[in-house]
Amino acid sequence: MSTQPDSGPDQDPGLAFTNDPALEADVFARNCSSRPVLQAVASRWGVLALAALREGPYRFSALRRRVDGISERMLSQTLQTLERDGMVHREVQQSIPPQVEYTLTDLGAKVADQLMGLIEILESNIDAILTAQNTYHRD
Amino acid sequence: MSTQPDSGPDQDPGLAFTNDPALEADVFARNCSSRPVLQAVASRWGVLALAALREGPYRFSALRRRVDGISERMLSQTLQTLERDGMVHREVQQSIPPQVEYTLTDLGAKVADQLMGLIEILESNIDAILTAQNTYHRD
DNA sequence: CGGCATCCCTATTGATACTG
DNA sequence: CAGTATCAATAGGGATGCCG
Repeated sequence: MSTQPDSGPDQDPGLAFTNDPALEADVFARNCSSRPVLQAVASRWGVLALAALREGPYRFSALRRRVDGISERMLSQTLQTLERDGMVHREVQQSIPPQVEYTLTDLGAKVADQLMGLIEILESNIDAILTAQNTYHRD
Repeated sequence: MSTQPDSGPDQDPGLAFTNDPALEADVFARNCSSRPVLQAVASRWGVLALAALREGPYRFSALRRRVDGISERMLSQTLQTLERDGMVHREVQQSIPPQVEYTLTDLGAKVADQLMGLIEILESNIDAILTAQNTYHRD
């Protein structure tokens, strides 16, 4: 922690075009700009938050209740990221008590639709999946 | 709002809340069986591995080259999970040198299609997303 | 070639407490 | 209500070395 014998935390080994806007739009390339977004959107809580918001606008606490198991911190953090990436719109109503409403943007809605499709596939095949899990052993 | 664990079209009374044979297929419930699967499939490397395998069978090293930036360890681990969950089929050919080929199962193909749809949405909107990111500041 | 085992570091996450 | 701050636990992930 206190000593750094090496050359320091290089995020830039060799050469990298980290500052370029939308280099190639290929997720398979390690520094494609869409990778971080993909991760945010497909993250543990990102998926669920987007899927939930597909049902309509939600306020913070209600969303937290809907996405069972998420902590305040994670919901807050997830929503910030999704807002930053243009998936979610955040609307504050100056009232007492304060209200904040979250809605999907157009882009967010498209993404959420895909994610919902994914979820539905998994849910409707959950039996097969569980069977596969139990059957799994390396021969 | 009702979080109703009961009522509704019944399926199998008696096999209710045991340790987790596909209880309710609702991802929003914190211990739904599909959540871990969703996470595996939507994980950082899971998405990319599945998307890559959509292009056809891959051998370990080739897949590693395709999914740029993944380490041996992570690829190995990811593939094991995907195989366990019935998304990927692993075929060993006893030869010298040994060859192992990975292919998508039917289920894996469906999942991969959804993920590919997601990726395409993100890639084609990457400019808007990057703009959103730069425009983002807290007021 | 296609892995698994080990070490070790860092990012993510979850409780808890506190604020506007 | 809608968060933020802080801290501790854990999971993710890279580097290396070894084996069938």
